[in-house]
Amino acid sequence: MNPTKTAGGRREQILREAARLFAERGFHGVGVDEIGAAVGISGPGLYRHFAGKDAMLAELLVGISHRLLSAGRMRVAESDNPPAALDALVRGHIDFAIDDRPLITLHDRELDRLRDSDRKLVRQLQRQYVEVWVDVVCQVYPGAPEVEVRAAVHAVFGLINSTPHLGARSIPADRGDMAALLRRLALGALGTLDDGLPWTGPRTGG
Amino acid sequence: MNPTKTAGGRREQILREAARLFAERGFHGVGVDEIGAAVGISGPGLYRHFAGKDAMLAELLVGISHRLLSAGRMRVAESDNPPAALDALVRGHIDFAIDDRPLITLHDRELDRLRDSDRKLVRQLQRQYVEVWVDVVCQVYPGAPEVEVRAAVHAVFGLINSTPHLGARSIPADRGDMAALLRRLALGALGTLDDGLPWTGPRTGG
DNA sequence: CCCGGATGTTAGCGAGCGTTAACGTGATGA
DNA sequence: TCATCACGTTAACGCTCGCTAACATCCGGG
Repeated sequence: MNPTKTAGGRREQILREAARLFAERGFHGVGVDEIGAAVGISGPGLYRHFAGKDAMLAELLVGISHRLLSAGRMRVAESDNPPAALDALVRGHIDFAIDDRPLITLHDRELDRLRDSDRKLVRQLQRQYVEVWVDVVCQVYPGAPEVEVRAAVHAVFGLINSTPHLGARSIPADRGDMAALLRRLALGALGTLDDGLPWTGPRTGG
Repeated sequence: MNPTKTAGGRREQILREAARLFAERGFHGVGVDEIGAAVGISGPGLYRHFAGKDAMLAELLVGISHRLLSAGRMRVAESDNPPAALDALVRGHIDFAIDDRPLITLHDRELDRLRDSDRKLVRQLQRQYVEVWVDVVCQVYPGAPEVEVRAAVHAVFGLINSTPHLGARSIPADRGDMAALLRRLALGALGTLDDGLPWTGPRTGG
């Protein structure tokens, strides 16, 4: 009655293991036999679920880009004011970086291995996600030039995405501690965009 | 009289192009023929200068790790006090990230493609470089727990190293503007480690 | 003039890779 | 009972890639 449950579960399992392996050793550094072995089947068996190795990477990157963008938009829409929206964006991106480390790694590392059409789509989604951030940051710090805001947003992504590179000795034991630290660091960096005229409330018709 | 000039120049040229190509398409994504073509010779001709493709990557990563560490130590030694040392470290790392983008990219992306001995060496040099930063930051913000400082240092590396990912639309036109912005962001992030007792001068005996 | 080293070249080998072909097997349902 | 379908298997093909072998060229010094 529910054949998609097993099939979908298998697909998701393959994607999860493929993401981990790609992040560890790079797209070209992982063979289909290894991906198959990671889910208990052998190499060519994967072709019952995906058109090829490229298709797995494409589905991973398109999926994460979509989720980042839609989650970001939702968080902004649910916030009452720009500072709250910025804080929500920061928290959301941190959750993503901590909970989906392999995907975050792939997201800014293996983009160039995609077919042209897929790469264009992913880039477009990424650009829209950056735009969500830039809009919010420009509202919170209206005095900052947009080009600076754009570079600062990328820099904060780099800051938050540094999580996957950490060895065990550098990670605070508690997940919440790490998230709180990253939030402080990110907001501290963005705070330097303040030129003395940060957001002080809604413009009441001026 | 100076045969090393031509030979050394050739080696350096090969390393520079290899670094660029590895950073663009990944170590496994670049063939020796492409590297050769980039310097005007063809594939196997490279083996007159390097033992193999692996040797090029190893020399690149060991070299950058050495330079980062020694430059960092020198800057700290030349500074009068911890805050000045921290600022010098930040500025030095930013210069590196802007001027040697491909190497910075390789440095935290292709480490796992090295032979065991080379990888151990690079990791050791990286660890020592982190230690230089951690020592200085702990002096500037004595109230911060070391594990937080360590994670914060990695995060600041991620922030500064975000430069290579930027497209043309996101980069301030002037190199100095970009460096100044990154410095502000980095110091702003680290400033959140302040718990009310930042560095106020040398401890004068107790 | 010729030796020898530095620096290229092209041809080709051997291994590994992604992919396809052909086949097996167990559950499902008319 | 038997056709069908989902899901695997193994064998093998074709291609790419790193690397070696064998050979060419230039060039400085006795």
